[in-house]
Amino acid sequence: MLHQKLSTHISCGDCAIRHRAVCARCDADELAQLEAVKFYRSYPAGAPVVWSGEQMDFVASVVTGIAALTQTMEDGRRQMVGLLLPSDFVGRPGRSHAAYDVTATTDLVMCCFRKKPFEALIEKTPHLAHRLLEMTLDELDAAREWMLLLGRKTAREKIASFLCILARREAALHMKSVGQAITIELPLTREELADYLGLTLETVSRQISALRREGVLDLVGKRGISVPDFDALQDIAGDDGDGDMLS
Amino acid sequence: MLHQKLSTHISCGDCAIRHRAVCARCDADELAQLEAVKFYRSYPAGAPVVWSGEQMDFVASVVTGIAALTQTMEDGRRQMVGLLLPSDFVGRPGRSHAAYDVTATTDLVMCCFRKKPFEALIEKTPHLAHRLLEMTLDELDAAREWMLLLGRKTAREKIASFLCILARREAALHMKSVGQAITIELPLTREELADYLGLTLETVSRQISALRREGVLDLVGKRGISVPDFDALQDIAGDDGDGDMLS
DNA sequence: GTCTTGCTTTGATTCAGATCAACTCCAAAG
DNA sequence: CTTTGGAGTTGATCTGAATCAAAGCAAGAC
Repeated sequence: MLHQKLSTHISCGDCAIRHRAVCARCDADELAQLEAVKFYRSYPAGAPVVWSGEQMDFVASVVTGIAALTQTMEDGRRQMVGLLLPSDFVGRPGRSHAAYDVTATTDLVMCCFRKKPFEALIEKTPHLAHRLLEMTLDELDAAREWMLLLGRKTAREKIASFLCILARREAALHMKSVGQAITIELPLTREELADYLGLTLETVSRQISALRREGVLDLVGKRGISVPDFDALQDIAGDDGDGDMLS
Repeated sequence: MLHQKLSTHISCGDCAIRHRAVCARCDADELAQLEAVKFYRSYPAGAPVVWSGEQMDFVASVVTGIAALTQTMEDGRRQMVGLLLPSDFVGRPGRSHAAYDVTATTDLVMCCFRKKPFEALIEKTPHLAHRLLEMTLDELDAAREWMLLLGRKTAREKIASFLCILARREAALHMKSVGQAITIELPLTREELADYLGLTLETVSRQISALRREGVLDLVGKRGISVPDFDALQDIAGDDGDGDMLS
């Protein structure tokens, strides 16, 4: 809690994630109730949000920045089990202690709700409960897709799969037409990427270098990556290629 | 749908999974509404329930037996992403097509609900929606625990972890005191186990043999496994050992 | 300016698990 | 009984990724 800062209060109506977060389906009245129990917190890149096992008296939505959920074994082996982007939900209603380490991987702003009143709201407002169910089901699907990646894909396929996801997201955001080069900024260090993909940082670095050598990628500085041919990357990823966006 | 058979109708009040399934919190009235749209299906061991991508006009609870969720890549690599035990829920409200292959790994009986009316019920009955949310959150936690296993554990640890889960379940069911030998029946073939753990069937076989040679396990026939010292197994699994059962 | 320091790349070597290939076991079918 | 076929075990070999070890590089500290 050392580096935590309190931000100014933003009205829900003006919030950038208003239509995608857990509050997406709430009407004006429900929003007002949420607003009454909400507060903002921000964390600088690298700061811990909570440690696994620690008491957690709030749930939250990511407003800006990226947070990572990681599990750690006693001997230090780490596996990232989720990457939280703006509008994603953190915490579990009905549980008092955090199940994972949550860390800010970039500067992070979260919209937090005091847990007790939030749980009460869930009981009363179906809109909130339904949206949370929907988001949880989406996360479950994502987790299961990741299980395929972790259990069965090669290092090369893992890297390509991750870049595909980022590139697809980038393309969707900027409405780029398919076919032209997409440039993405990696939000993770090589080590974090390794923790996400179930690899070592050396293997991550080598595979990225290999893809660059083959012309599948261009590196722009350390963190920037340009993808000249998205389809080629997708082929390497070994996915079905249906790339279906969830409705 | 070739091997599917229709079972006789059971009253929800007499159902073995009544207090743990998605209907757990429903009152008599809500149960009656569910009963109106429910029907049973049974599948023999090995039979497919649905294929990924196929239309799925029902959701269901596993009543007896075990079903597996698997994802398959074009070249045939397979990863099991979930093992469904009695009371577990299959299918996703708000989605018309199956996201995974669902297969009966043992003889299986499912309590199915027609999807449209079930979705309508979710909207109307918070009890149902809340229980489903709770179950989905539990599955998400399980999926994330499995991500750690798939991404970071050794073959030996993977086997031990799986056996620990089975043994813990068995002990809980039979109220065995800690300390005495637990005997479990593997519900999966070596190949299915490999698909679940992200290994090959040969590695599964070798690791089980190794644990037997070391005295950590005793084999009883092909599928039976006796664990004389649960703590030893848990040590090998590399878990935190807190083994907390979710409330 | 040059010294840290954190991140990244690259090289050499090792090793866990995959792959390829027999072979055993057992139960069901003829 | 024999045959057949699915499940499991075991052995020999190969290989992709981990591990161990050095450097390279850029940005901020001094």
